[in-house]
Amino acid sequence: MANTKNKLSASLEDYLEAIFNLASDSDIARSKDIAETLSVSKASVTGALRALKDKELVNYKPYGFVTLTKAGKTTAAKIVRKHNVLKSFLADILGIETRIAQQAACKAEHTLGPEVITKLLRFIDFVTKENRNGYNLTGKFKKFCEKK
Amino acid sequence: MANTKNKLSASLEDYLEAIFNLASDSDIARSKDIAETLSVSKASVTGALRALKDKELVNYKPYGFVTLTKAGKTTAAKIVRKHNVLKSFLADILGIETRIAQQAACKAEHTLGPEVITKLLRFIDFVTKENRNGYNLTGKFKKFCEKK
DNA sequence: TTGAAAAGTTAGGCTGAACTAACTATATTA
DNA sequence: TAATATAGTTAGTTCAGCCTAACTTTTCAA
Repeated sequence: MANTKNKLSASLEDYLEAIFNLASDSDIARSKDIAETLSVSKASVTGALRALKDKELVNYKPYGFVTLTKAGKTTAAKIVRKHNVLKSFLADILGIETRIAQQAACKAEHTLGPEVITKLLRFIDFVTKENRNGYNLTGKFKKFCEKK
Repeated sequence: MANTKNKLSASLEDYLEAIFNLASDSDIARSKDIAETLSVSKASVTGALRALKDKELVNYKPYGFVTLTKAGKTTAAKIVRKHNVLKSFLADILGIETRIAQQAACKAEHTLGPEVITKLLRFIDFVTKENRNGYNLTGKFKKFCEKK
């Protein structure tokens, strides 16, 4: 019963996401890299790892490697999915510059609930379908933005 | 030179927005009402008012009325505009239930920058125009969501 | 016009999230 | 393999935001 609470703070979500991304190739994440990714001190990372371990989302021992638990992977994947849906909407449909879309997704991903993300994903699918069916929505919107 | 910093925290933005809305009819906002609106203690409101006064966004004296300064009005109006654009997108285009759209807008309004809001507004205009021109995008999306 | 209720403030405490500085453990390489 | 560089931890601090409890000020009605 180590798990203190189920809801993650925006900050802890960021850590989890960073670990997920860092571990995507090597399977493990190093403290130092997490710190660099999030522009945070190593001491802050240690603190976050303890909190995440407490919630049973990471396997962590002082001076040891960090890996995600099963639950950690699931949670992280959800966050990453949110991020990608958002970014895709902002960049591909609204036509916002990649870098800005990326940044915006990073922040908003913590605030938007499942209803919004689901609908957004559905909307992306819809637009894709419309584009395929000859009604070039994205193109039209782009034109609309350019004039005036 | 009371202004300590220019960037507002999400929390202070919430206070400013609440004051703006409360003052929209009576021109003044009472501490108690701010507290109720934000579900926060009266003591927290006092703290926030001091911070906002420090940034020269509200006129505030202990035990006195609260009004927005010129700068406060401008800033608050921006926040409210963000909120409305977001809510309109979520509710009118994505078809998300009003209450949920409202809540989501409350949170996301603090994280999205001007580029996103501008584009979103443009997108709403675009969809409105398309709807008027006979291509019922919103309706089509609604249908698309229903089937499957 | 005064005294009780309502509104607001102050004091003090808690938590989360960050920091620095100093320490410890691990890894590397001469 | 020992010394040094790198990585990670611990201790202690700060700050924002919130809280409660106790106090002060203002308002209003008998």
